[in-house]
Amino acid sequence: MDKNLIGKSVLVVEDDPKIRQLVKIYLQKEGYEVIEAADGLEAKEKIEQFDPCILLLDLMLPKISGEEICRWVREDLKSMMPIIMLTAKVSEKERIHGFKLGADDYVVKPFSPGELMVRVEAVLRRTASRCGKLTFTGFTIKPAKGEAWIRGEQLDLTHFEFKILHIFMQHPNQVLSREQILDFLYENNEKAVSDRTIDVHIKHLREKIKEKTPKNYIQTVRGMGYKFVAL
Amino acid sequence: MDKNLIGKSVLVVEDDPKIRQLVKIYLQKEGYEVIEAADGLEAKEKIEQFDPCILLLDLMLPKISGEEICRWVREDLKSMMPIIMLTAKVSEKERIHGFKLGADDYVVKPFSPGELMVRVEAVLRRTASRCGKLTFTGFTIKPAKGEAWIRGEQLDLTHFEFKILHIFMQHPNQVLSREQILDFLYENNEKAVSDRTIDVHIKHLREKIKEKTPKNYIQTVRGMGYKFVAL
DNA sequence: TTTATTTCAGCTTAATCAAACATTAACAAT
DNA sequence: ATTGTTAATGTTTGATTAAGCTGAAATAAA
Repeated sequence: MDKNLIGKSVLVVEDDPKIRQLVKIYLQKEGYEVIEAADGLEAKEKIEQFDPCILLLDLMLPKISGEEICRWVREDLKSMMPIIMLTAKVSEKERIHGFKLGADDYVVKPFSPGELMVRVEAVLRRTASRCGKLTFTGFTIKPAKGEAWIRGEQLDLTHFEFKILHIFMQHPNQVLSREQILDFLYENNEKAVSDRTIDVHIKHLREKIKEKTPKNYIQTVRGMGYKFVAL
Repeated sequence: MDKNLIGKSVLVVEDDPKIRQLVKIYLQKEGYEVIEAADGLEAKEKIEQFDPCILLLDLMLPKISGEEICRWVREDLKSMMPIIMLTAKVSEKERIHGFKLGADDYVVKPFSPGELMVRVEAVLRRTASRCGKLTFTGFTIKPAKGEAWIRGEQLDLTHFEFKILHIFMQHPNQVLSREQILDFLYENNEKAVSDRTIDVHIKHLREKIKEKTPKNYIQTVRGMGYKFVAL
């Protein structure tokens, strides 16, 4: 995966440029980063390239069908990425078939953009936990994979640096004491390590972040600890 | 059957030598072993002789038609071999007729070689279970038979090396901890084996892969485990 | 036997830690 | 205001520790 998107991203896979454009505008208004694909082949490329948070997938596509894309995401990528299918088909049978393929929701064309937005929000809420992705102010981390990005650029972190970023992302805009951070690093308290060690880890993490962006996301709160903030 | 083909093999049945050549080059670039047939009669011979993994079948052929070949494969050979039909015909009726004959997919001429490759990959993946095969970035394994190939070249693996490759192929692009790998090697946890043992198995597996290709598909992720990646 | 698996010990590299010193922030005394 | 004091934090450094690799020997399995 060469790039990781910041915040909430949607890949819209739809061959009709009018519908694509309409959906795009509405999504952007809601603060989503929108990627587009006009056919199945392009969709696969974009998914591999960007790994979006959610997929809006037309079923009738040139080159590779929506069904095949869905199957590919689930079985080959082994991804739990939320998928909402867009389709003209309405029969119950078709719908069940879609869910069997692993879709999370179904929107029947023609749909109102408002309805689509509601469903997107709903699906994201429902699937937030299983996505394995955490995002905040341009940072994205995948705890399971031990990968972290800032505004699409991958951060090369050590195990501890990653864990510190992880606990920060779990508690953004909140002061974390050195003790809290230590407890998170050594889950079961096996080791007695000096508070000051955290300072050094924080320094390293700050340096690696500063390589990618000049902003300082890790604020120190004198006498209390550190706070990870939105900028 | 006089010859047993390694890895992924394709029989291209097409009377136009230009198209045949083009398709051949693209397939070989992807690591397929390509066999060619210029007419229906030759096609039957080659199928009997080589039993390829997949058939790319032009419908308009000299001597014996593509339809007849398809019927013959399914009804007389009783083979489930994947078949992709290549044709200039476009009508829905024709397409349905093709699927009725037992084709797995349809590519309409003129096609882009890229699209054809995608469809070949897709069909092979879709039919993998019925063929008992798993493929990823040039690797192919047959879990039932314990055989593995990289880009057509057979890998001579021990039982454990094979199992490790197997779990990697099931979870590509994902970090697997030593513990996860051990759990897979000793399914029911009968044995307590040192983590370091995994290192050694990985080393051997890497060596055997490196004999065939210089690329390093098994990345170590310090503090986490190993990751099998596409390159 | 031969072959596969496992452990072990030495080695290399990278990560972690703590101590020493430098800097800053808060604030009291001037 | 300016200065001094102190405690907290930042930074640098080098030692220590841990992770992973490797070759070889020991053990188990075929």
